[in-house]
Amino acid sequence: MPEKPEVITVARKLEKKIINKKITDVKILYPKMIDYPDIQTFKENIKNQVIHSITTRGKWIVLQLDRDYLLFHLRMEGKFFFREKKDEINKHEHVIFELDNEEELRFADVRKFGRTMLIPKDKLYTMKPYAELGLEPWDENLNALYLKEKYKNKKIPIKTVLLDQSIMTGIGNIYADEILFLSNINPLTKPCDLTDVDLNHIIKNTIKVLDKAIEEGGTTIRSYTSEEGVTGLFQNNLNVHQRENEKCHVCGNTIIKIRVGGRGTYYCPKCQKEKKSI
DNA sequence: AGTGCGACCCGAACGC
DNA sequence: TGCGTTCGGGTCGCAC
Repeated sequence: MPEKPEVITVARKLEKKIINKKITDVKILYPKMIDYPDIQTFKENIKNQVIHSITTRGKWIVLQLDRDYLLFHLRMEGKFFFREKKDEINKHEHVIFELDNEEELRFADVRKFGRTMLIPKDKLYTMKPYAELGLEPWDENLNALYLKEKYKNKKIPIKTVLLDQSIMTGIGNIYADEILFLSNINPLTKPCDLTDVDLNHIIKNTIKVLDKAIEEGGTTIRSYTSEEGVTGLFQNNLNVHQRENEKCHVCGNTIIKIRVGGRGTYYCPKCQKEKKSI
């Protein structure tokens, strides 16, 4: 499930193959994957632009082209494949970028949830998604004061708020559970009830979990181990996620699973006690 | 504005 | 074995 570590891992892999390549044409087999602009404009504008750099912002992969930025969101199962132009197109390959060599970059997604957009450079920061993204976890402006301000009126569970990309970007369902475990915070805690110590723990552990996951090349759960799909190793470091009824690595208690904001949520009821209401 | 939830997808896992 | 049902994942849009 691509969260920030998986997105970074994919971007690093792509970088080696696409820098300075020209996109000569694009085939769009599933038009809904194009979020912006309309299909025709997307096709016309992308033609003959060279890829200069690749980076990430939140869970987005951002390619800098001559005139535009090309953005990709992998959602749950978006993947990239490099194929020879003559190779048969797989049924899950939905947007195909022809390059100025024998290869094509194919954007594939079994679930068809992945998205791509082509945004003029001068519009990047004023339109979605950039305009609404919160701070990267490593941003020096991300501190307890920032979170305190964002959380002060929040009464929904902290687990849900960690997934809110407009506050802090890059965290998904897996790492949210892990961050809360390391911080000894119950996933149902109201953000407005968190202490400064809690907030600092959240920041510290977010960086800790994401850095470790990046180092491990992401997490592979429910993997469809397609050859170029990212198969990371962080699953071996998971403390709570997907460990229902297993023993807590710290206290030996049984990990339980509940639903929070419609999401499967795993935690240790002993290590992550609910705050007593005052 | 904040919140809650269905919709978008479809393969895998589950239940019978 | 085969079939039908449920689940999950990130984000958006709509209703309250």
